[in-house]
Amino acid sequence: MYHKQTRILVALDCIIFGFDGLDLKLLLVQRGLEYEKGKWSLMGGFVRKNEDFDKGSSRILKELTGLEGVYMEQLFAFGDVNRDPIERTVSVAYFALIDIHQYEEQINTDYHAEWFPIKNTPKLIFDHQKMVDMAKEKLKYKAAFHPILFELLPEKFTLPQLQSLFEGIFDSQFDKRNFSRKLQSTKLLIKQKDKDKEGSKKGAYYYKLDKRRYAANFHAILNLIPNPGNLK
Amino acid sequence: MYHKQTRILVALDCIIFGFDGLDLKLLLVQRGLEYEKGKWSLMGGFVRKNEDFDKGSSRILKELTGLEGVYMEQLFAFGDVNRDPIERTVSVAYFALIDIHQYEEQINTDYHAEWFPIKNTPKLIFDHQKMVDMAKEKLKYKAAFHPILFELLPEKFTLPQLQSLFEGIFDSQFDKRNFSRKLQSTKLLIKQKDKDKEGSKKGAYYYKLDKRRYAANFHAILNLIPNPGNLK
DNA sequence: GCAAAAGTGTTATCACTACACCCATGG
DNA sequence: CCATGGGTGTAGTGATAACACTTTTGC
Repeated sequence: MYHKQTRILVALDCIIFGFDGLDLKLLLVQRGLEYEKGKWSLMGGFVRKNEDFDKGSSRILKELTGLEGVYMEQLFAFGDVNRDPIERTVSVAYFALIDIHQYEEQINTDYHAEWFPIKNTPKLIFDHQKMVDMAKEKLKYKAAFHPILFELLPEKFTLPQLQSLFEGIFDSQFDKRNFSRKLQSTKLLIKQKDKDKEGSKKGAYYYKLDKRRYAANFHAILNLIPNPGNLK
Repeated sequence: MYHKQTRILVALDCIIFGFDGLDLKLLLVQRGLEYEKGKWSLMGGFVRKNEDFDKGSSRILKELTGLEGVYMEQLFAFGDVNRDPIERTVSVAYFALIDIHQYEEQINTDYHAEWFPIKNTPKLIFDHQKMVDMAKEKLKYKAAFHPILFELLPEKFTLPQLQSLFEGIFDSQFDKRNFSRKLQSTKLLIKQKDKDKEGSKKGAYYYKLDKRRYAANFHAILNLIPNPGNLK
């Protein structure tokens, strides 16, 4: 034992991004604990005695969404003294990427949770807005160079869907010809024979991820958006 | 107060990188605490009761090096249950970038600290090697797109020094003509009239950072190395 | 005068961007 | 038949990478 040192509460908070084929959204819950009860917040919980961070964040995500095997990544550790007014609590934030339609099948209704369009979220407790902002930045940065956004898509998706996802994240419009060429050149996409007819009369071809190549290239540096130099 | 929750020790560990004009180095200390006493480790300490993470990591860095105002950035929070065999301790790791010659003037000799070439470091306690590896990766990644390596250099430096720094970080050789052109094209460098005659007979011109532009471009995405797509 | 390191230009290739028209279909 | 969104090709431009010789000077 280390004596005379301060032991501190350690929370895990999850920024859960979802995509429904049209818009990027954020999954929020209404806080159940006493203070600020009923206010919107990120899904979170305390690190347990014998729980690694990764285990803990997956547990918390599963409690809310029922989902396992979802992409999660550590965002940042927030340690300001007064970030939680009840008692000093440091928080390790994770972000998760989810295909909203898959989530709908597995949702846990014990919590009052709701998807909010990323551009129109309610006021959040504590420093949660700061966490969300940082997560958006990181996602944007990462998506410019790595094929991470596929984690938000269902198994079959169309190029227009993919493009509207990118456009939502980067808050700008891309030329569809260049976009298509750029994405195809990654060799990560496998064109399907069938089309999605929901979005248009002509119908858009479905694509699937080439999972082998995807795994191999996940950390590779690709150029997925035009003019990356204008990013921030 | 949140009841029935586990409170945990929170440590801050600093990965301190230094550059001496020739090689990239790592500053390590011999552990003073009981267990594993005398073994090499990162400089660290516990988060204090009323101390933010940033304050704490700066405090720890200053205790060892005497330096303030040094570039520091949070790396990652390590939370595995058994990472510290004495008592569960989570650690938030930071990395710092230092010009070694400046450090020499201010060193605190209370600790037994030593610079090790990054490619030849001793065995470290706990998960500190993992932290160092991750920090090297992150530095490499970041240095490919942002002008962060200037934080390792003295006020006046030469192009050959800068190049050997890059080559050390990326563990490869660059063409000096292309390197020079690429770095000059960032407009961050101001050529001085005097030369450094230490490294060669002919002497190499000194450069200084254009601090205004540097601050403005620190988060911009630049292309500072050839073939960034081959990274990782 | 020679060894050792610094400095400098050109060319070919590739990647990127901008741009406009035809296609398929449901109504 | 027409409105809607999906799909495709080209040409000009700019960035990148490959490459070799001259300069300076301490010894």
